[in-house]
Amino acid sequence: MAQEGTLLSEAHNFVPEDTLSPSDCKGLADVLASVGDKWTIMVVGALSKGSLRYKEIQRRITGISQRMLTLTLKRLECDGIVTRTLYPSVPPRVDYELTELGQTLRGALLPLQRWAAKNKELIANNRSKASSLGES
Amino acid sequence: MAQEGTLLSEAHNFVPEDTLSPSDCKGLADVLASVGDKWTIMVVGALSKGSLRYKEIQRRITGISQRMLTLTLKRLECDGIVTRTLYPSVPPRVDYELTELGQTLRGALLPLQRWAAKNKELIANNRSKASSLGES
DNA sequence: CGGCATCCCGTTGGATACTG
DNA sequence: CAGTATCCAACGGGATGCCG
Repeated sequence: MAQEGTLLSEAHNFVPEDTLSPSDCKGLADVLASVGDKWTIMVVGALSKGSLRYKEIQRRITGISQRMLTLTLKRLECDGIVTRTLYPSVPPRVDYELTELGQTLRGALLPLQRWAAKNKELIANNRSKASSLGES
Repeated sequence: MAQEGTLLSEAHNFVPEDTLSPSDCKGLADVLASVGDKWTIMVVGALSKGSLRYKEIQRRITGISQRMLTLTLKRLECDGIVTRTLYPSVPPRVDYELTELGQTLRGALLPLQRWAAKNKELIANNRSKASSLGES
């Protein structure tokens, strides 16, 4: 939670996303390609309430394969967005939790998730209407 | 710009992104997979200042191929996020512009873009440190 | 200029099986 | 339980060429 306040008054505020200089936008694209990944977003969302075990995350996200869950978690851990805690018991237990950075990411993701939830039906509707125009 | 105010006080506020019920999160995943696409984000960002011609968008985004630009624009048009205006002159001229829905999407994308811009170096640093741990 | 069609290859990602 | 490894199908996405 930092530098809010000028959130939607874009006219007088010079921000990088308004310039989109080639080199900058490529750097953004890289981060957004990993962080904007759908599984990433869902995992961060799932962990927003607190730490969870591997199996528990998988149960909440429903559609995810263990492959993608593992890959996603490893990348998030590598990026410093989640922490991995192994309890060397038997059977083993592993907890995942958002770091401080992860918490800020979750905050940045919230508006987008809200937007998606609010407009997904509208978009689905737009899609079907648009596709039905070109059918003979 | 609607229903802000309870932005980060999640404890008492029941919002869909905190429940992540299977069916809901799948719907979100679908929208996020298309809207969270890196080219989509860059195109929406490029159009945030106003309408642009096809070639002009391509020039601003630098790395994009005409294939991906065309596909992205068609999907955005299909989703009702951009409008396509053809001027039947010779040579032809086509302008793209954000719809109202597109404007709200851009607003929802801003925090994420800010976050990415602010933390991309930190993440790149985390990555290189993490990867150097497992090299013999 | 704007855009669609085709080829073609690298990557993504699911299914399955095996390990500590 | 929490992964790792392999196989393989589907998709993404660049390069090229053609059309209105």
